[in-house]
Amino acid sequence: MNGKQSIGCFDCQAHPSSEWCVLDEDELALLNSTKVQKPVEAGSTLFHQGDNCDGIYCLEPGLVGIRRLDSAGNTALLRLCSPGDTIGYRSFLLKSEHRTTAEIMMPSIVCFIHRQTVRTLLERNPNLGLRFLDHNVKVATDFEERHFESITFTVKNRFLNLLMVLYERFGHLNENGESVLELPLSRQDIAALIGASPETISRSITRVQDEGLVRFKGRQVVLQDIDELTRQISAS
Amino acid sequence: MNGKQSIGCFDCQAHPSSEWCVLDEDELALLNSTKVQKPVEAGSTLFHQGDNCDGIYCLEPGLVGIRRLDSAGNTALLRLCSPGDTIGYRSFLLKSEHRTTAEIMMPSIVCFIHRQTVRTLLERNPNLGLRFLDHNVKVATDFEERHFESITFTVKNRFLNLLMVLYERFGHLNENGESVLELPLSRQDIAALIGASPETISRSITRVQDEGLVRFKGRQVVLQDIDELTRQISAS
DNA sequence: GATACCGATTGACGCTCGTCAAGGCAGTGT
DNA sequence: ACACTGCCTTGACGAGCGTCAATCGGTATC
Repeated sequence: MNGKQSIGCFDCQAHPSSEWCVLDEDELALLNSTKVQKPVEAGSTLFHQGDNCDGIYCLEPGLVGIRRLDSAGNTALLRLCSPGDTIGYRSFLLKSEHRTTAEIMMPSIVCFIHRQTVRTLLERNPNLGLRFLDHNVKVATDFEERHFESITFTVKNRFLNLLMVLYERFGHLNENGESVLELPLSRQDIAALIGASPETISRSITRVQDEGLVRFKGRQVVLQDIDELTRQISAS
Repeated sequence: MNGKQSIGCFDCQAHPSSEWCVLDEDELALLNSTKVQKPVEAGSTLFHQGDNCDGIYCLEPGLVGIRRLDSAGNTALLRLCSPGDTIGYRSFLLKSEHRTTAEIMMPSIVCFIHRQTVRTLLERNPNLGLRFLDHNVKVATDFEERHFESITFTVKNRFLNLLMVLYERFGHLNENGESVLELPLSRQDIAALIGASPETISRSITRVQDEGLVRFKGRQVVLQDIDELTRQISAS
């Protein structure tokens, strides 16, 4: 409340679109007084796979990636979390340890909410649970979709699809009216996100560039023909 | 209530493990009086992808497969539903049309619960929402896991993994103390479930048989070395 | 400005897996 | 007994993709 960068829950930009928007004033005050807010740097982690789950996190501005490893050394980037997203509540509700690692991918501000507070709020306000349900239904549906795609799509199409999804989340029009996108991910992370090797991503990039669909320059992407892009994605 | 095979919600075998177990007597009576119970044959469907969602289904004994198609003719079997599972509530909560097709895979008994009843019960009993949340969290976690596997595992390992999962759900010991499993799926459906072609499944079968891990005879499966099986799965 | 370093790209090669086509096998109908 | 039909299996081939290794930037360090 007194730190110069601190933002209260009442003023939180992400609040209206987050699960917490159903809280009344008292409940929001409880949340606000018990949460721990901290800025976090890119590269640090909120929790590691296997850690105990002591509470949940709420992302204000920033970007967080959810990773999963296995004993054989395989790694995958399962999804990206945007401002307003609540992170780690699945492990909380399952009363299990974290099954994934949450990694900060851009400088972010994150609030930690202790499990006791979450429990209290869930008991006091049934709508909070329904909001979590709503959110989780969307996440599950998204996973279902991604699973289907990874089964039926080629790497190139999964890549094109990812570009479209990222464009909807991070893209904009530049001064020339072109659809541009600053990728928030390295090539390696793109590869880990769609289940491919970085080399294959590179080759996909040169191919779609040769076809004149998209222009790449580092992490700058210009989508030159969105209609043709969506057509190619849905064609198989 | 008067059909000779009809089972009331009070006597439903699946009830204790279903979401509805949190209902009190009045609520259960409402559920019981408004539900529509019907036996369904293998091969029929509960709903098709694109149908309006007028309510949700509860599976008593039986097996239901959730399928997804796309415009290019690709098809995948996303998951299997067991007795006690509530089916179609995601589309219900999203207020969207069904995004998948629910196909009966074994003779089953299914109860249909109209959306108005579900809405009433969700409003009356907050715990019902939390039960749905719990269930959906498990489903989402399962999808996350499957997604990870389809990215990092080979077809053979995904197949072995599926055998283990099916064994836990449908397997038993025979008179010789062997771990046996009656597959509830055709080869084609196995292929559609793990994202492979039927031919590749066939080849995987002959390979694991040559390695002496598993014996196949039609849909009869004998797991001969479960330890080695789990070792191979986690090795990569 | 020289060096080291990390991410991205490109090439070569091989394996996995999908596709197409040809049987085999059990169940069903005539 | 016959063909017919679905489902499964097997073979041959090729495309897609992963792996290994070399190279090419761009950026930080001294």
